[in-house]
Amino acid sequence: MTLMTNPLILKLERRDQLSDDEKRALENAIARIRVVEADEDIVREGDRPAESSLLLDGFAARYKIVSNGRRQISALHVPGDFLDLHSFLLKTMDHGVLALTTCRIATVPHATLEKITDEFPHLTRMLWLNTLIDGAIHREWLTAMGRLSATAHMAHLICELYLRLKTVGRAEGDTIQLPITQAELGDTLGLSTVHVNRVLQELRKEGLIRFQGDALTILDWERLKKVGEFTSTYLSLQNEDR
Amino acid sequence: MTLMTNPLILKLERRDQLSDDEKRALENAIARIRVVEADEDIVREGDRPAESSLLLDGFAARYKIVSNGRRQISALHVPGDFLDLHSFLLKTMDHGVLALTTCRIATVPHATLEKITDEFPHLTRMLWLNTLIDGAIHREWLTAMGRLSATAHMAHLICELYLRLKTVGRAEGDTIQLPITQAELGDTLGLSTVHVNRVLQELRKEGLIRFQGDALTILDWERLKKVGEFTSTYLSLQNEDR
DNA sequence: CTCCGGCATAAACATATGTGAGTGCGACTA
DNA sequence: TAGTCGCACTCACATATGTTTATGCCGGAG
Repeated sequence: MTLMTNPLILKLERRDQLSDDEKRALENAIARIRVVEADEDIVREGDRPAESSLLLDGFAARYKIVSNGRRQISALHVPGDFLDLHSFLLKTMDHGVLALTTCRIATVPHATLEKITDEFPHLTRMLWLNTLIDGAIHREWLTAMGRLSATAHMAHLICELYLRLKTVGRAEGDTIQLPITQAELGDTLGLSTVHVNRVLQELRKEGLIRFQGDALTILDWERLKKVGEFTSTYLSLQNEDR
Repeated sequence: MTLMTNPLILKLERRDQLSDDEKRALENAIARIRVVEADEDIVREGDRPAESSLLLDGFAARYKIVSNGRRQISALHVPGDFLDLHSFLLKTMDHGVLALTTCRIATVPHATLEKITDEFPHLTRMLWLNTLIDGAIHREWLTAMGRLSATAHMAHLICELYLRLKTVGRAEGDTIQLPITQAELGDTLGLSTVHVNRVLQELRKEGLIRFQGDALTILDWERLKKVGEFTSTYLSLQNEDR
């Protein structure tokens, strides 16, 4: 992988400038690359990983199972996302991470991360920033879950995923590939599969999206944003000194 | 304020050891202390603060208003919590922070935080950890909100608040002071005020809690944990090298 | 003291979303 | 080519939670 194709670097450079040294340090932090098949766990709840996983390709989800077997997905991840950077300091995984599709994953040892925090203060802040964006997304999801209708919540999620994918060069025009089942969407939004279906029908009927197979096309961005009460501030897409 | 009474230091030392230098650096980071009255904003959505606020005394909430005027609280804060440490790197506040009671607040300039990241790698990691715990709490709330019943969700929240307050020495036996209205609880859990009342009645009837005035007493911790499907892993209460 | 306002509580009713069961289609497999 | 499996989709029905409105209590303000 070259500097230009590392989606994490793309993601970070969208938020602030990185020096060549910093980019090299990031590249060199990758110990190995592995592939995880769809529906397999990448990290399990209770694990104490000695390394963090950076998603290079594919879709992944953080999830938690509750007593009656129901599942909640607390994060969806796209290329360029760290799946468990927090395990560097949190130590014990309080949730699992699952591959939604075949995933290509770069492995960064915690020892290397520690060295980065000793030697590269600005790069450290950028990694910290990365986890802060995760947190901002969590807050946004909480708001959407608690106070928006199911339809608005779905619209919101679609807006977010579109922008996040676009940021790492994975959107083609108004279309993104979204290889995720309606059951998985339900676990993400806290809805039943049946209701996810109803809500998608509605967004289609309203002429807001097309969603066939894995291809999701946004037909009316402005109206979709309005329905989902979406504003992108929380994604920190601004490039500035950090 | 002496080293011993700073609740942030209490909170961090619960998770890892701090050197005297680090504690001094934290103490010296406080530029001034201010008081915010109940129901006033501490930080507003859209602000670009040049400093972060550390809560020394009182209760505060992060919140967001959605279009129909409904409000979602995405975090509740107790003494020792940073209210907007993330604004150090996120720059623009994507939500507001509100004083639920009179709050005593220490102010830490971002310039000082930057100096800490340059000079104190381990302390930087501890501050990072602090924001990671916030994130872990957000994920837990997402799970509770999406997949637990209203009653279980409430029980979960009570368990969490009890432990967090206990960690900073603000529990007396099985009792905590919880000066928060049922409407505010509703905004936290994504419920209506009426339903919050129903759910509290139920927890009382079951003999799990007593809640009169601001005093909340846990009558049956084990059963409350079970009802709320609560496990404390996500709070990272373990003391270890980070 | 008395008035007022915020808050907890309650009951009747409304509805968004969940549940359970089933159909049909397309992709893989034997 | 038939069988199977996962998934999108539907319908009828169930229910958790929301909405509206009202009551009573307590504590602060005058």
